[in-house]
Amino acid sequence: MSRQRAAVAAELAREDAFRSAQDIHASLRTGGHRIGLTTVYRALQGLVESAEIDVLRTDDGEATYRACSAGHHHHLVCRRCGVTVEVAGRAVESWAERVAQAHNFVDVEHTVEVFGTCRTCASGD
Amino acid sequence: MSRQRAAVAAELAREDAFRSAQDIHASLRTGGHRIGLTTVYRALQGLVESAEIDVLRTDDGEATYRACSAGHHHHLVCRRCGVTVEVAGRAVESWAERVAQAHNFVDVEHTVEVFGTCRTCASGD
DNA sequence: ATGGGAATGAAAACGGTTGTCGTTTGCGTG
DNA sequence: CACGCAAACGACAACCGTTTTCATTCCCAT
Repeated sequence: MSRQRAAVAAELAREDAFRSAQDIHASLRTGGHRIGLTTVYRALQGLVESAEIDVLRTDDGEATYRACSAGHHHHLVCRRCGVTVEVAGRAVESWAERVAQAHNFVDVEHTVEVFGTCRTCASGD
Repeated sequence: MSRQRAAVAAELAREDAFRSAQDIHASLRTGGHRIGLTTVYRALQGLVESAEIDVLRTDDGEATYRACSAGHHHHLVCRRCGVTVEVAGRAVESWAERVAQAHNFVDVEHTVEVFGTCRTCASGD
């Protein structure tokens, strides 16, 4: 792994939240790193492909990234501060499977995201 | 509702699938309608706001739209032809609620999409 | 008919993302 | 310690879906 890609991964590891490419780029720059936006995008692409991070599209189409543990899981995301918790959902997995079968769909995948306002953001209102 | 907006709604009603704004625009034009892309976007915005249609972001950030029945529901989407089935998921609703509560998140929403290949597309392989 | 506000759409602006291409870096080899 | 080569880098331009602008057209109550 190149130094730049490591820097991107490290920056993502600093915080359990979904962050945009541009945000990450700005943070790295502010932190003294000399890195181009293009490189950040490339690093993120690579990290996504190697399943080291997860991507999530915001409502306005911007891609956001988060360092994630391996394996299938979902996210509980604070719509205010972006902080996330990884959650498992055996119930959801089997539900999706059942629904797909009932309609003769094969090769099934699913995306599940739960949005809310975290304790901290809610109290600091 | 203006004539153009009605045309967009009608075009969406023709097919139970998520379709992009540009796709809808092209179909309308091909069908003899004289309508601008801007107007299609505006009509879609309006229909989304009045909850007459659902929006879904594709993996590459493009917005797609579908005529939908009112009320909370999810979709089973064919990744090949885009056809969708509306599905309910009481199990998912309560699961999301439980997960959020467990982590002290409030004001909870969730998105669930199930992707697969529909019978027709799978057999016509 | 007529005045005015809403709707329309061509074209330009926008913003995130990706492609281009010349330069730099890292590293194994002679 | 050069040398050379391939991969990585990054400034910049191109892309593309979407939104804004603004001049024109349409609709309708008066």
